[in-house]
Amino acid sequence: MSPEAQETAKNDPLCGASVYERIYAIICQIPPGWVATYGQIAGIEGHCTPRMVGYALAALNAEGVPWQRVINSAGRVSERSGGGGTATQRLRLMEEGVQFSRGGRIDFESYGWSGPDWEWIRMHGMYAVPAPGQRG
DNA sequence: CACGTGACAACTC
DNA sequence: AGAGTTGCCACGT
Repeated sequence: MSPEAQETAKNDPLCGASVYERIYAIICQIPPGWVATYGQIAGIEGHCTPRMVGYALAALNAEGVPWQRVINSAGRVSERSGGGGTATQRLRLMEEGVQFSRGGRIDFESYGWSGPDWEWIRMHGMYAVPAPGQRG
């Protein structure tokens, strides 16, 4: 590891953090009015599966993490064991200006998050992944 | 579009 | 210390 990388790691609060903590940190990077998928978060983290992202969110009991901005690859909010949270999720997204199309789907071409800044990615040793539904 | 299949950290005894 | 339980998915066919 280069000295520069060591310095970066020393300043990284995520260094040594659990997988869940890193997942939460990525989700905190999603700006209001944008959405990301479970697979996208997993790809950015680099060492976990999309399902792990769902597990992490299920275990989440903290304010300050915009969990409502994480949806499934179909562009829909996932049904959960609790059941009631999905309505809250849709409401909070609508309050952020996210439009739901017919059938309760979100258009990735309009609201799909393209990932964190490159320097944030480099700073935390994560990975850049293409946004879902992005035209290229 | 509706299936079946793949794969895993954190928490609690 | 270690086994068991718990959990908001993506992709290919």
